Amino acid sequence: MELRQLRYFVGVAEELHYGHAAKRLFVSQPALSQQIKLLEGELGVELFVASKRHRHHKVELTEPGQILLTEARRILQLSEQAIRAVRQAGASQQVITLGIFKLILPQRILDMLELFSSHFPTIDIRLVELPNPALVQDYVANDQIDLGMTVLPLEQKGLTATQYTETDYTVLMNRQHLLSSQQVVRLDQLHTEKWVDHGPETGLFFGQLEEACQQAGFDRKSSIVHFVPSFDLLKSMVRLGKGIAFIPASLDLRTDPDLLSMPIVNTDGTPFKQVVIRHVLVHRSEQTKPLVQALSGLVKSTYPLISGTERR
Amino acid sequence: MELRQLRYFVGVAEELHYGHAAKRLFVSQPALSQQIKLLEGELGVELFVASKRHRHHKVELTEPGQILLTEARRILQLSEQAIRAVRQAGASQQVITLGIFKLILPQRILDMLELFSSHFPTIDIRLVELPNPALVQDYVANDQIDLGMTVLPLEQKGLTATQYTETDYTVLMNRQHLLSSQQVVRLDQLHTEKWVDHGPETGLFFGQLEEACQQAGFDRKSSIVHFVPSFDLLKSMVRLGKGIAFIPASLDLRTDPDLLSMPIVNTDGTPFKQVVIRHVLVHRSEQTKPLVQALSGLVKSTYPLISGTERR
DNA sequence: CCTAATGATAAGAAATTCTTATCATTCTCC
DNA sequence: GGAGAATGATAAGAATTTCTTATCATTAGG
Repeated sequence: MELRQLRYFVGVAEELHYGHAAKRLFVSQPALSQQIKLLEGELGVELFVASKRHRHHKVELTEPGQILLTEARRILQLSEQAIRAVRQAGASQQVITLGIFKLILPQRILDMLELFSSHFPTIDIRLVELPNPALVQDYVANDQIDLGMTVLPLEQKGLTATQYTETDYTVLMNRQHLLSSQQVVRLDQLHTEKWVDHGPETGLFFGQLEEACQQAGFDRKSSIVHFVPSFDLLKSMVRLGKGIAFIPASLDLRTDPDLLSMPIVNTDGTPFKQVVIRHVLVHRSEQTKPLVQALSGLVKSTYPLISGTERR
Repeated sequence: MELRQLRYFVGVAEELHYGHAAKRLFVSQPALSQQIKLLEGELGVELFVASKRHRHHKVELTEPGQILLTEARRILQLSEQAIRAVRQAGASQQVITLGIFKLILPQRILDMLELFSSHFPTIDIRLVELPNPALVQDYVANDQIDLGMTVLPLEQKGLTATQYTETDYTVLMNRQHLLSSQQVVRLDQLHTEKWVDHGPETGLFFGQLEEACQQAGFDRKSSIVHFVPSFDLLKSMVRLGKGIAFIPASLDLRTDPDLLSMPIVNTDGTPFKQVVIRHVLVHRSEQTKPLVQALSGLVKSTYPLISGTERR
């Protein structure tokens, strides 16, 4: 018997429906059927029976199944408590230094800190802001910081990155802009625009982005009228009509009546997906502090749908 | 976190020695190192540190480790209780029919029943004695009995056998016998003997056994003076000096002052291992009763060193 | 009856866990 | 001190387990 089997069992027992439980547990339906069968085999007992009472033949708990449900909940709850107790005992007074690429949106940073401290309540996290992704990786590789919040690609060896989200690029423009009435903008419609962007020193001056513009028939680099050091300044420049800008779709503009973030499509009408920002948490592959492993694993299991691990 | 990791952790924490714990848990030492490292990673905590105090650098529990030890014991104990409770709820009034090849030693049967009822206290086992291994398999295959206690090889399709022990053959002789002063007997020393054996109808008239005697230079079959229906009668015949017999080494002769069980060696002095009795529990491969699966799994996990599963 | 919904099954892929072999470190004993 | 034994860590490959996709059988409901 393993905790995984109990987690699956409780999932199915609460939904009384394999398909729904599978969705909730982020696994496929056969995985549940199999593990529950294994558990039934080990216990020598039927846990579920096809229900007669409901329509769309749901399943019902047998009597031993009901007993197991009570017990399994106790066990799982106890193991959660144990994890919390052990972490609390070990993580207190431990200091983790987290380096953050300065263009990461504050909301993302807050979410991450929230996640960390919800599982390790007594951990002490020291934040360092760094001007570009490469420097974050340098610092991590040289063990000057334990963890880095930055974006791919990895430029250093010996690093492990866990992706927790990715965002498309959109075009930021003034609501007065000629194109502002459109729902989406074709990349080639932007060939006469003036641009505002972060400086090349941020490392976000992606060759890929330039390449896409070249393919759409124009040279964006020569049309950049201002380099700015922050998103706030970027927004101000656009608001003043100095130009338009590429920004990640996740930048929150809800409170801004003057600005508009517009999805991009390619010349053939397909969504613009060539350049995607991959947000990762990086640490040295040979990191020995268990706490760092735990935080990285936490990120991985919290974002099971997009997350993945990459090494270099 | 999985129960396996907790079991391993408790094992190491109790031994404070990876090697000893590995032996106790029937796994290799690196398996423990790895799983404990994983657990430390997930919890973000060191569980063991190299001890300064003891000699031969044992390991010591850290403070979070001590907390986990308490919690892990609780969790494991609770899960054992849960298993027992569920089995009790499900197995009561369930009837399992167990067919037994009649030459299986009573002690083995008792051990098996003991094992079953220690894990499934309320199970109702009905015993059937059958005259030869083939019939046991027939009955199992035709679903006339749920489980069979018999010996390999499998002669029927659709059966699953779980081996729980194996025994060598020895030679049973009277203490007055000329060879009785020897520690072991070479097979070819027996070429002039008279033999007693079970009848061919038991299916134990192994071709292999005859073949081995042929290779040692004599034809045993023609020297058999009596066929008997039981081990008791076999012993009596030997006691009366009617001949000698092949018997499994596990036959208990401690209370018998007249008889002697002597290990066999080949002509070249190596132990006689060509013919081995493989004791198995068989059930239909498509058996749907979870209880049968559970009993079979129980046997497999109780005898982890020799047991294996074979299908046909 | 026919269709949609649902859990079971099969087969192959992916991930994990375990094993063997080897290493680095520490302690003991001389 | 230095040789050797003891011990846990590491690496690499094998074995096992678990998961996924595709498909099937069964049942309820129109």
